Amino acid sequence: MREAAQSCRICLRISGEFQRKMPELPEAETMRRYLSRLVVGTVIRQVEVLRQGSLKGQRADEFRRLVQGKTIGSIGRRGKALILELSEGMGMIFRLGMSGRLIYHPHATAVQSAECGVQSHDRVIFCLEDGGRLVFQDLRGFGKVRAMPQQEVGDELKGLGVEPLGRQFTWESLEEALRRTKMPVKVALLDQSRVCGVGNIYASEILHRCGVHPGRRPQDLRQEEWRKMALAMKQVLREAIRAGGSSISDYLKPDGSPGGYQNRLRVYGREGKQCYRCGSTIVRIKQGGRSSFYCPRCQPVRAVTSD
DNA sequence: AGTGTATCCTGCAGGC
DNA sequence: TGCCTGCAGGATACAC
Repeated sequence: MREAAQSCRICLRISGEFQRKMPELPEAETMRRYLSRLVVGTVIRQVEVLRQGSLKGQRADEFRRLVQGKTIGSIGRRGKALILELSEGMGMIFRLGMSGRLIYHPHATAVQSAECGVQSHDRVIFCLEDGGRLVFQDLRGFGKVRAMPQQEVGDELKGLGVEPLGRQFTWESLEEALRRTKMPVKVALLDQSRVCGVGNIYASEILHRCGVHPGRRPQDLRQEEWRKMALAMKQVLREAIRAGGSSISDYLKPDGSPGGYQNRLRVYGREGKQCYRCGSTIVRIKQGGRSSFYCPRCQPVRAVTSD
């Protein structure tokens, strides 16, 4: 199996580099841009559901009936969710979970991947009119897809909070979304009904960039800190999109150098290592069952007062 | 209502 | 070498 996988560079790259990337907003946005160039305007000829559990509250035959024969229109994103607009007023929402992703195999590589056996995590396969395949892969099986009329898409996503890269996003909207809760700010950032798209990795990165300790209570944050946090959020997510984009184009052109934001993380996964900014040792704590990483000097427990 | 916790799943790392 | 255990995480169901 392993030898066979090595015979296919593209598949190896998929199974290695991308497998471990948690899909948060930047990864979903990268997939959106990548797929928009490849599958928009193509008809879904056939749908193969390989894992019933990857459909959200829908039987395979119903899902197929709603999707087959439809043309893929625009591809949108809300938080970490990808939204495929289909013809005849239909739509599909992909929730990527921890390991979900959408891969497009043009005709030639579809044959290659069948040979080298990386299909074990394929959950739903969309066979397209152009001979290619759009594959919903999901190693851990937490991802879900659901098909529905477009007018129901809004309802399905209405629980999501403010979009960090949206036009309405300001430091005031961030404060408004978070300030009422008594949860630590890091835990609140993961709550998709307050701010959507930020996951465990970028939450730590954002807080490090703005110098806010993950255990701080939102109600104690000062205006200056909300401003910095909103700015940090936009910067970190945009930089990650740029990095993710480079690694996707790398995937399309296997000769290119590897990219990806995982190489630029400043605190996440760096417990015991030195902070790049001040040299202090990065600390890991548990919050709400999740790991949080921070620098005790750059992110003090109390705000540094300037009065 | 708001908050905290267990659960799903799979691959991998570490211990023995 | 190989087995076992614990861990990682997003969303959700459920308990308090």
